[in-house]
Amino acid sequence: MSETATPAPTKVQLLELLAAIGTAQWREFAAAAAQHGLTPTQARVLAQLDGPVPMRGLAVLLVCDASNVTGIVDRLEARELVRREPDPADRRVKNVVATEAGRQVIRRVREEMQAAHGALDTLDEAESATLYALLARLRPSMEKG
Amino acid sequence: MSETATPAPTKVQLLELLAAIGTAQWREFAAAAAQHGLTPTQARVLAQLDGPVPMRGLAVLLVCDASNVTGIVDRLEARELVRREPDPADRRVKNVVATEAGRQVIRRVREEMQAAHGALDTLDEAESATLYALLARLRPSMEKG
DNA sequence: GGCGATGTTTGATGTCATCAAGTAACTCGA
DNA sequence: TCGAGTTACTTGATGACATCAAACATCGCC
Repeated sequence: MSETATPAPTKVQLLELLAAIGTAQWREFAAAAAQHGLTPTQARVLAQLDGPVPMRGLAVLLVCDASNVTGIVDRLEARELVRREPDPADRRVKNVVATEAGRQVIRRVREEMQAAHGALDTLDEAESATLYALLARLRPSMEKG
Repeated sequence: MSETATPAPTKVQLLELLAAIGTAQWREFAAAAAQHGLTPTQARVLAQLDGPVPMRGLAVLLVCDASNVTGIVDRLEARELVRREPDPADRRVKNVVATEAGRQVIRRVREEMQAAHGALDTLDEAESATLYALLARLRPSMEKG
């Protein structure tokens, strides 16, 4: 892997490659979601629902206005993929919980995402570890502008 | 970097890390665009306009319906960031061209994106080359589901 | 000349995003 | 304890994207 044939890429090239992979991955996610009648946003919400999450918490996770979440959850609830439960400790908050149907749907979306990425299987263990380590160094500084 | 402390990541971990970086990058792009009064979509369109591009071509690049492009270009044109020109060879097509103002705006957005990624500067040449090579192997298979 | 394919726009509709405003419930200090 | 300020959620108005169906002009070609 050293003495590589690849010349050092410019910063711009790296950014563009990252962007290309990012948009490709997003499109696949959207496509997988669409196969189950979900918009990307709805799928994203379901993906966050490991346990009960208050509306406000969803707004934080989605980085959007709280009032926006109301509509999104309304639509998910209308399809029985999600339920609003009162919070026992604070009567202001409503916790959103995925129904069994909701859990199934998001599980399938995830499976289809993974299946689509045979490319990852072409990396051996060392390569995976290297890639992961390098990407991990990129992540933190990207969190705040 | 070899004999690394990092254990081999699972496929899922890698996918999630990629997703995290992807959404972080997208948010930064959106933020940079917003600073110039552009929606992410509008900025994306401007970014494609190296030369004249027909409406239909934009729809292909954006992976969306052609009728959608009409509105997006309308709004950009209203702000003089873009111009519609008749195609000399085919009177059906209208080519979209960035105005000088449009070119300036997108150039600044790009600059801010790069500036935001000091993390990339922490990679030395070899690391950059390795990362690029590994990412490049991921890209092609992601293009079609 | 005329028929099918292509490029663009319009109109209807739905989802996502914002902001402003309203209601209910919590918190905390006087 | 009671009232002021904060917080959680919803509603309503508005705008940008996204789709589809349909209309229109133009092109390509037999």
